[in-house]
Amino acid sequence: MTRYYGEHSKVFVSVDCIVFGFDQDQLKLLIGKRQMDPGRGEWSLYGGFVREDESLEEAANRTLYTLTGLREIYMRQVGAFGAIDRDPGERVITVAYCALINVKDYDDELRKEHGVEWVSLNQLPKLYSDHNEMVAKAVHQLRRRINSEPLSFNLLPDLFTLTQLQHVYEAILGEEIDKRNFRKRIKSIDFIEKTEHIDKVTSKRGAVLYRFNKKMFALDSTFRL
Amino acid sequence: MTRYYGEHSKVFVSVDCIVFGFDQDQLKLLIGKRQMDPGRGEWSLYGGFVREDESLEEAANRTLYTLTGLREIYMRQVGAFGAIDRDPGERVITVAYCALINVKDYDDELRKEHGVEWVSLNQLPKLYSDHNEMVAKAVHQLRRRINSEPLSFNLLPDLFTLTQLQHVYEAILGEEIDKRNFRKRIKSIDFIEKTEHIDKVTSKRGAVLYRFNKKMFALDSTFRL
DNA sequence: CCAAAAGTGTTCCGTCTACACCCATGG
DNA sequence: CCATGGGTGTAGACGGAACACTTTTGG
Repeated sequence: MTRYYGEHSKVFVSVDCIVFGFDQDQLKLLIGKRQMDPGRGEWSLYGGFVREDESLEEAANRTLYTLTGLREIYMRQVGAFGAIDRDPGERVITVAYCALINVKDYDDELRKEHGVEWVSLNQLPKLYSDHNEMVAKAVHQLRRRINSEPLSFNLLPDLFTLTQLQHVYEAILGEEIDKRNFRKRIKSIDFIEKTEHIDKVTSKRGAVLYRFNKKMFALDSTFRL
Repeated sequence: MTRYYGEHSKVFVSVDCIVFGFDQDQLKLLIGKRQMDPGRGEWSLYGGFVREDESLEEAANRTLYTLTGLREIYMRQVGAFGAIDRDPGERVITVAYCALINVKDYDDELRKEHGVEWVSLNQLPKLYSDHNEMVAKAVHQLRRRINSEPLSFNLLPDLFTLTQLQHVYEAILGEEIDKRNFRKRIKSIDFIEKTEHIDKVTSKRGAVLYRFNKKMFALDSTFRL
């Protein structure tokens, strides 16, 4: 309880973004090769320093906006990482944030400008510093949260088929799900709405498109954040 | 991904300790009145600044040791809190840690020296800055974790009765539990060992004392962190 | 002898799991 | 006409929830 600012030292604080996407039935992560020292050339998460005039959340949102051009992204704090020499250059404490975006919403030109790529979670290389640890923690959180929070929709377009949704669940949980049991479960959730639209792209027969109804969800007490 | 240290500003980083204890069948929290500005006189968690030569975990452990004289305490990160003016004096980003201790292990003289008190979670006053938020998040985490991690033992002496254990669960979950169902559940967990000892303090009849067997737990795959 | 806490089983119900076949259509 | 993905129901297993009485003994 002894806090006399003057006696203490300040440190750099950064945010690192763990950006998940879903494509080709796989969970993907947005990573790039570091273009500066230390760690030049190593695979790394995208991050940035926290400014004086912004909160941690604001810093994370700004960084995500810079990277993707997207606002109002689903985002959760993963945790603070503060090993002494986690950054070989200077003492930097970082707060990791996990974000979920729809790959299709992300302008590919912007992606290239930032020199980042979608890499399958299954084939994730060794990342800079403690970034693998952050990703592991984020995945762990996703798995825990997927059944108590409507995450999955953030990885899909507004309209999606049940098969697509199932693939998202499978990618996050890392295991196959029985189709009938899955659909039964989904039907019992009333904020997942059937629409009149039919998707004819992925199947010849055509699949009914569903939609996440935010208002219905707000009224639903079974799920809680 | 643009990180040129020099251009960026540093901030103070502190750790705040949410210390839970269990006494009189209630969850208690260790809080004290701030003895410095800003916020002098307000109830507050115990905290301290992170030094240059220590990690976040080390800072939290050191702070806990200073406060309690105890080492090897059960501790988990709750999260980072970084609103711009959460500290009215200076920009301070804090990382909250939650700790569980056995009230009996804590020297009461040391407690008084630090000017902190055990306050029932049910009667928690308004705390300094965003500390109530931290506590709420910590309680939330405890509730989630209690069924997937052997937390409760950290709040009890080495030997405890099933009734005591049940009271810990009830205090954390904030609801009553059926005695028979609880005992059935506990009996199916093999790292909770019956001992030959009998407690004659709290009941006339006497209650069997149990113990948490760490080695058994390590072998048990049903529970996972 | 009685108050106070310890200890003990069974039944029911809802949820999860396993499992296989027909449908519609574009090419 | 057939390959491809879409769509559907049922039976058994399992786990959680409800529920009440007997035992022991210190005072």
